[in-house]
Amino acid sequence: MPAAEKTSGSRQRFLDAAVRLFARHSVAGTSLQMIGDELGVTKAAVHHHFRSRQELMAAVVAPLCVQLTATVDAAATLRTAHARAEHALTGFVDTVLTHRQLLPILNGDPGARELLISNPQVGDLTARLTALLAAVEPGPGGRIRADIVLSGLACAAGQNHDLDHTALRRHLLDAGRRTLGLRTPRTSTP
Amino acid sequence: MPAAEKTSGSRQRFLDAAVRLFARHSVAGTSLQMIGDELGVTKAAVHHHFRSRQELMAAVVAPLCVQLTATVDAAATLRTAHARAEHALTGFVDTVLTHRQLLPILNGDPGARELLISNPQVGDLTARLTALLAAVEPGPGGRIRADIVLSGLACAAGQNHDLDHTALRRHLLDAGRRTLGLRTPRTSTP
Amino acid sequence: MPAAEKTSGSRQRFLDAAVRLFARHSVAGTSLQMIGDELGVTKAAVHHHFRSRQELMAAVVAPLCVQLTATVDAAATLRTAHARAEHALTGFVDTVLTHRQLLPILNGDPGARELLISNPQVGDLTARLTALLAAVEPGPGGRIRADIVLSGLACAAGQNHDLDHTALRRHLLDAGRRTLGLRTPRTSTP
Amino acid sequence: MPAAEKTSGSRQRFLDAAVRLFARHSVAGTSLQMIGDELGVTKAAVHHHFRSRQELMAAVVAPLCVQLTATVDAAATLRTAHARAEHALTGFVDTVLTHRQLLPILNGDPGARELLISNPQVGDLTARLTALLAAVEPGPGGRIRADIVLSGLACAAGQNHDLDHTALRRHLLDAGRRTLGLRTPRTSTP
DNA sequence: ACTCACGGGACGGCCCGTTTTT
DNA sequence: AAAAACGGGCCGTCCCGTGAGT
Repeated sequence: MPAAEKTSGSRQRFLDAAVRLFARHSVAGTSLQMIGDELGVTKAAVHHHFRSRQELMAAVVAPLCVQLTATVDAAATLRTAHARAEHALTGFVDTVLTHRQLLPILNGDPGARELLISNPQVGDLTARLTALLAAVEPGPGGRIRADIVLSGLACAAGQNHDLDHTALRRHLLDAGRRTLGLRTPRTSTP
Repeated sequence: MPAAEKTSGSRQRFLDAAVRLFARHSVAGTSLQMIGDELGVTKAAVHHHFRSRQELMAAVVAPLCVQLTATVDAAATLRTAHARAEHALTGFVDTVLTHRQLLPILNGDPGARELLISNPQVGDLTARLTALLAAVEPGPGGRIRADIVLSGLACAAGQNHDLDHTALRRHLLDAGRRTLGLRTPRTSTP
Repeated sequence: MPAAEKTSGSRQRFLDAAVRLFARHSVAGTSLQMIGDELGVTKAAVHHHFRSRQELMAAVVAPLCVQLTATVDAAATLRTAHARAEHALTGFVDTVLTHRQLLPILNGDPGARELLISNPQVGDLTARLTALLAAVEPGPGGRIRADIVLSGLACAAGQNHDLDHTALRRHLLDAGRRTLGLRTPRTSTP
Repeated sequence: MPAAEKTSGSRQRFLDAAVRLFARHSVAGTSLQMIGDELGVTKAAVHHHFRSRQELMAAVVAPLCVQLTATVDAAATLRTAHARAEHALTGFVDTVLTHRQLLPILNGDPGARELLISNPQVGDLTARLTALLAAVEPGPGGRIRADIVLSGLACAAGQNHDLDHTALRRHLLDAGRRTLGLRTPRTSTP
């Protein structure tokens, strides 16, 4: 109800609409006009909130970057390679689930990468994440498995909208651990 | 071979250039002009070989569809679910390696899907392929693992250009089998 | 002086910023947004002071027109053509120096003329001024010299920002008189 | 009648139309749409001949630059400052007359300068030209007279469309020499 | 087999002006 | 006095496709 919420809420409506349309038509296939139409305003209104397409893209991926950076940073502090990979995998799965529609799009879209060149964090982030997962098994095999897990989990989460959150989370974690060769950690109850 | 090959060779140069540019700028981000520039001709020359953008897209994905359809059809004739999945996985990996740059693009690009609606085979094909792999383990878990394997292998192949063919093939097959829970098949000679 | 001056002072800041930007980007190349940015306010603030672009333009040129009209009117009352030209030249040089940045812009900018069609004085004013100077020598030669002097003095004043006021004034008057063929008038004291 | 003439003629039609409209509405006030309308084609046709606005501007000023550069280079080889200024003045007047509509526009339009930043020749050229004329009389006075002559002649030529070429040329040269303090050179016949 | 010239249309960016709110 | 949000519209750029020409 304070002023900040209304302003911020307005911005957020544009971002949500953008993500919805990115998922349907890809990044390069979504125009500012379409985003405006989705909300019943003109593209001039979009331009008022985000002065350029790049600025909008940056705002779209910002929360995702924050969450993923936190995960990678936290994982990097752990002691064993196994623990680091386990933490990175769990954090990545949670990030994927939080931004279920966004990540599969950004994953394989070179057009999106071009719009994010001003944000070098992004490329760096995936590199660090891949390195954490690849360290489970040295050599090219580990690297390939890490690539498979990251891309595969992101895409699979985007394609299975029908499953509920907790089940999907368990299946993704399970598959990720198995592909990487991580032992399932013991739960509290034997 | 005399006249037909020359014509076909010219066509193929356009198709190769298109795939290269798709990998760099995504499908929606690649214009016919760019394809012409890549080959040092005008975009009118592109139109001379492919009457429309859709026709070019269809020509680009045609060989991939042929190979994949053959694989799925052959797999469907086998008797056990395990054998069908094994054959489908092997065939898919070989297809991925043959079209190393193309598949990761088509995999996650909704814009590309829109251009291929005239080819309903494509959507059908992935559905059949997914079903074959998912049958290894009934339930949502199997389905998710199949999605992960298909998307993950396609993307991982596109990102690892440095490895040689045979090593990459072995790693991809290995990871795919492990994720799906397929035992490594024995080679013919003990 | 109390309320009126404060309002007028605010208005003047906008007018000064406008002139600065006109000199840098021409009239047609200056937007209200740019004027707002120059002062650290939004373009809505500009609209608050000037209801439309034309109104701003009119306010910009108003003092210049007043000064120039007074000069031409005063010159027209003198008896000899020589005295009329001398007075007009002196007055023009002083006007140019007072609005050193503005006049070179308005001089050669057809886009500015379009925005001032609502002020028919302007076109009339230059015509009367030209006629006064051209009368020094009848025929097309006098007319051409008058054109050269008016345009040349305005532009030269805009390009020589480094010279101090009095020196610049003397040089401009000197060159103007020489071009027109006016003898240097005697100062009041022999 | 050869192929080159038709192609070149087409380009030239666009350039001529551009100059006409620049003279009427200034550079910044002329859109590619207006140029297209002037010739009965769409702005896409303009874009076909000049891929960007800058490219069009460069093509517009190219012949003017060539002629003026030749003049300045030739003048720089002469021995006395007086001869250099005389040659530069004559060459400038001829250039002005050849491009009677274009020069007054470029002279005072900062918007045009912005579009020509890729062509650093232009700024350099005017500097060299001014220096040649200013050398007639050392000190700030000579510099100011040079500025007046260059700007004044350019603008005056643009405003006197009714006079015939030879008469206008004589008047401009006469006024230029008088302003600069150059003696009229003797003609061949006493 | 390919080029040239062009139409129709879309998109990103921006501008001018209005309304509403503070 | 100024900001916020927005509509309507133009501009430069680009794209797809056509048709005449060579």
